[in-house]
Amino acid sequence: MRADAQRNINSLLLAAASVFAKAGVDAPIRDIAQKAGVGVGTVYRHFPQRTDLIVAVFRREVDACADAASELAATCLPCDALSRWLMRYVDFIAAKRGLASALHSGDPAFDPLPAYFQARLEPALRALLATAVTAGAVRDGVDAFDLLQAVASLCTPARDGSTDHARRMVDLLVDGLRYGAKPKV
Amino acid sequence: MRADAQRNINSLLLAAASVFAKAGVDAPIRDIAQKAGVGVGTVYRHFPQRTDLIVAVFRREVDACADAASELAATCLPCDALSRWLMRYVDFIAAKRGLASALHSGDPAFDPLPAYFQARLEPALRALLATAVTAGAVRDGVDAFDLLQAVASLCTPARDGSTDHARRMVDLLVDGLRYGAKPKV
DNA sequence: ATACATACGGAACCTTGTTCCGTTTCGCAA
DNA sequence: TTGCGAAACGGAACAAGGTTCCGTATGTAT
Repeated sequence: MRADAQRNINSLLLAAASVFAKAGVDAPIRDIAQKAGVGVGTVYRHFPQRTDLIVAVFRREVDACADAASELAATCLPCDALSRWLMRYVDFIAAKRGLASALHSGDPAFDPLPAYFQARLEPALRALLATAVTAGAVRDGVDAFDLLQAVASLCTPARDGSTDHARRMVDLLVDGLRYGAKPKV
Repeated sequence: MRADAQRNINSLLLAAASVFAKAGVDAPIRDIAQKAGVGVGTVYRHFPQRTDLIVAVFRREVDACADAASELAATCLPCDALSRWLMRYVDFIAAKRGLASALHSGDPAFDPLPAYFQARLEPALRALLATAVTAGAVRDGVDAFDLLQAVASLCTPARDGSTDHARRMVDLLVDGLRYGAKPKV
């Protein structure tokens, strides 16, 4: 692949993420192309359909969120890493409200996304949980996927952009995890 | 209101219902106008926004479903009326799958619909239930709204148009209602 | 240095919602 | 019955956004 193509794909994903965040996933392609400093033809060369671009942005952000897990695991105490990552996940969910409605729009282009979502995020969280459990910081027996669903549910009440409520609830959840922990002797 | 206007509104609602059923609620206005034998200008005279037409169609169909309750009550035995109406309701829900996604599209034009839905259908079902209860055909203590929700949930698995599964489940539900009945002595 | 495949840009096209306005029709009153 | 004004009609024209096309520019391999 030519270097300029690679560069443009990257600019497009960056620009699209920013425009989607500001104007929702219904934002005009032309706006995104302009923000990326690129012609619409280039957009369609790399993303034949509008939905392809949306899906690509989504996947990239899921990746970023999943990757944050290993970074946090490498730099924080187990329980800190877990709680920080969940906050990161809260931000991710909150930012993707517009995308959630796209998911339920019935367009089959979005069908594979939930599976990708789970495939990337569940192992990430599972690893954080496992580390925290072996460190004796949180209890055992909590399913990673359940936790992801629960946090996502906690985020839904916040119609506006505020994640304060969700963050408080997630804090509570993490305290709950700590509750039954078996501290290392 | 002029007679021709009344006629056209009616044709439009009929045409829209038919087109929506065949092509979904995203069908072009022009198609509907043509099917109604009317110009687009006329559509916009009566329904200033596309969503207004969708909402009107929806309300009319909710009305039809609700009205069916009193008709059935007048012509059937209490328990028959109840079970037939629930089947009618299954058909209604199944036909409105496209509309369901419109409801969750975030467009505020659809916000008042769920309330209308409940306002028309819950009393209708409540009356059927009450009659069946006093006739000793079904048990007491079942909430009409709960039942509406339950039946709607039972319809969701059927992605395709088939309502067979939902109908079987609703039959089961009605049998459940009969189970604890106190037959008149 | 050259050639050519690849990628780029953006004008043009198509579809679809919406507006506008000249024309037609209805319903009432003389 | 006829005439008139308001109401309604039809559809061309506009706006906006997705998608296509193709002449031009650019990277890369020889």
